[in-house]
Amino acid sequence: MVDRPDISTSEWQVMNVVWKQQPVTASAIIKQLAPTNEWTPATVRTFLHRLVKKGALTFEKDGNRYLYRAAVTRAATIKHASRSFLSSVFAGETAPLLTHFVKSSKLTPEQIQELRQLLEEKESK
Amino acid sequence: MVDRPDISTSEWQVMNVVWKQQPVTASAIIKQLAPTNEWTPATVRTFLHRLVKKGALTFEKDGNRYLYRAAVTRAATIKHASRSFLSSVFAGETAPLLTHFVKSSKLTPEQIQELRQLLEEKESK
DNA sequence: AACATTCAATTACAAGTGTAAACATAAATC
DNA sequence: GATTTATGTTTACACTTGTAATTGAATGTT
Repeated sequence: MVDRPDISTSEWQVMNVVWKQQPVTASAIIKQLAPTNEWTPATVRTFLHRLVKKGALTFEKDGNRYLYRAAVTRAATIKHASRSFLSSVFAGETAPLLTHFVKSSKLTPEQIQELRQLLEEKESK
Repeated sequence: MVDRPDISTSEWQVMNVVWKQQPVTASAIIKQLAPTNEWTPATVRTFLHRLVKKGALTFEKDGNRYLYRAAVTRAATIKHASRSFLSSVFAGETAPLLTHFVKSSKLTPEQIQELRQLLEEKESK
């Protein structure tokens, strides 16, 4: 494959549902996304088509409907998206990003602990 | 379509230069960005125009040239962009994002220390 | 003053995106 | 079997983005 085609913000919503529930039908996805986004079913189907075309989803026939599955892992896709985001917004500097998010996020004590743990490991390594 | 016009990845590069060096002329920006991006001067100028139109930059005449200044702060713009990114990619969950970046980033001991410090404060607060 | 250079403004155009209607086809129902 | 319904396919259209050329205006140069 050439360069990974980017996934648009709307498409991300679709992907997030697929990753959680695959294999999943279009109507199940529509049921979850259409109301909150005020999308018509046709709109969601457009996203599904485009994602298949981009190689982010695959499908398998199941009677008259399709069962969609992710063709790329969530982890890899996140990594890719994060890199793009980072390189434009923070010019690749991770630390300021982390500082920013640590400052501006609400975190539970457990989450804070986990992060501290991670940093500690990172430091001692 | 959207109320707040987003800043595109190319435009971010321009904004990053302006924030660092404002007030700054188009040619100064071109000098810095054109080579690395293989942009012609006209391309960079297009971005400048669009950013002015979007309300992200202002300018002031200085002889035959313009002096550009940011009309929005870097912090506010980053906040906005981060929120969009988060809400699409991580569905608004900050903690997984932080985990991801802490795991996947190269950080200097100083940076690690700073982050641990921040987390400690957050926890005790 | 005429010409060259330097900016900015206008115009261009293809690919991607948000948004969806129209069309086709297969399945379910009457 | 004919009609409604569900689902997927094709087409549409305006806006954004990447990428730039062309045009116009101001400034500098000879």
